[in-house]
Amino acid sequence: MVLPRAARTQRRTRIQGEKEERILEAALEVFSANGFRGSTVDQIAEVAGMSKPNLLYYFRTKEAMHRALIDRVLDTWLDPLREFNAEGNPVAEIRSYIRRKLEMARDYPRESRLFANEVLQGAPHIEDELKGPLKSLVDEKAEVIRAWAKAGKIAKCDPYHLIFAIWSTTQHYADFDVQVRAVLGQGNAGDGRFEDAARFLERLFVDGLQVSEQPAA
Amino acid sequence: MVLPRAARTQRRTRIQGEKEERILEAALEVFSANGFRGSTVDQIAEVAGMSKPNLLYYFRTKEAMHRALIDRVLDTWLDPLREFNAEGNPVAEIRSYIRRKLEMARDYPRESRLFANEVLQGAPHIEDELKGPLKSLVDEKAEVIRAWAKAGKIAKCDPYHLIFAIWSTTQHYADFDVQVRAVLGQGNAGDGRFEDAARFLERLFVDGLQVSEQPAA
DNA sequence: TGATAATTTGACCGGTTGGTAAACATTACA
DNA sequence: TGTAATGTTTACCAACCGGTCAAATTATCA
Repeated sequence: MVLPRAARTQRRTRIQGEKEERILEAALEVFSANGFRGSTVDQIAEVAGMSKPNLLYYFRTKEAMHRALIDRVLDTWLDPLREFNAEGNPVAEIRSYIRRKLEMARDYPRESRLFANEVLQGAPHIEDELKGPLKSLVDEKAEVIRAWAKAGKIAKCDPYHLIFAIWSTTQHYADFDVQVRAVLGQGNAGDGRFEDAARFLERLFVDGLQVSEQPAA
Repeated sequence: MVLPRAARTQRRTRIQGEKEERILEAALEVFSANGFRGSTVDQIAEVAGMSKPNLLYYFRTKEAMHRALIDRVLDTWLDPLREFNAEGNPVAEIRSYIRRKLEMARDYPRESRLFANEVLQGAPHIEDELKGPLKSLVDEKAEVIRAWAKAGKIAKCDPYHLIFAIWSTTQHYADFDVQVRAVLGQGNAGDGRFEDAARFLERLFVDGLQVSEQPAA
């Protein structure tokens, strides 16, 4: 009998695991490049190297694929923020958070674009995730930053806007990659660009632009 | 005889001006919310309050509408950067550039999202604009910033990454509005949020986060 | 091995999409 | 006012879309 995936209670087959993996990988490729409405099931099937009905045997709808993809990716996407450590040295923590986020933008640009596409179009599929787990985590870390500021360890500032600023500056390199490349010219390959950006952002967030008496250590 | 818009050589009718205006306004509404592929001509026609064939009488294809919209909007979008003045006080210039960009994000979020959608999906329709007028303008202003840094008026930094940082932090409030609202909670209305963001960003770009001996003036 | 369950496929369906054809209505202007 | 150009609408089409179905194929394991 044909039992679609969602209704199965038995333990999962070897083939199931492999195919679902391939499908989600293909879905990430396609969704991140075209957004949800701009992607077609046929495209995903082609990238996954299987027929459309076969794909729909594992995920009954396009939405189900998208949902599964979001669920799987959101956790890892928030990892850098989770590592944010209240006990550490504040400036060093912020610096390494920036670097981790920048590494994610470099190593997982598709994941970044997947979320960017979704949020940009009003987050119709992930509203709950934004208001739930995301907000909770940000609230928690914002409290840490607020405490640092209160203790005079960093400048007084709105912690939420600080987090937004780190998100936007780092993810910019993944989400707006085409624009960055167009402006910088083709010459700048990946790794030099990455180091330039990292150096600039760490400096910006720590010292700002004003000329300071104490030059960078 | 029916002469489609592109082939017309006569001067434009009163009706032409009015209708094309309404269409581009509607197209901005729809394209900015759904992206190019996610938008339908019927949607745009409905928002514009006219029938689809009537709309297609003024713009023969969906692409033509999109192209016309981009052309019209790009210029105004780059205005804040054009105002960037080499003669002014560097820190004050950067500060007011940030504020102007933030005002644009507040007052013209649809324009911001239109570009964000386009760039995010690889800028298939505006590659030339990015590599041409956009790059030229950025190159010019980057040179100004570089001169400021060389003269010791601001900290030494990569001017391109500085511009990217200003773009990303400010446009974030338009492009990722849903996320910002989800994280900050519904309470924060538009104007308070705007002032908070402006205050934070001006402070960040000027002084950074490190505690400084001289508190903000 | 054989039978049962899991997987894969080609053909297909109804709805939507961008766009067209041609008849009809309105405007501009001599 | 007449008429030619401009503007608008109804009906329509072919391509594409997400998804179904039943038949065919393959894997599993008693």
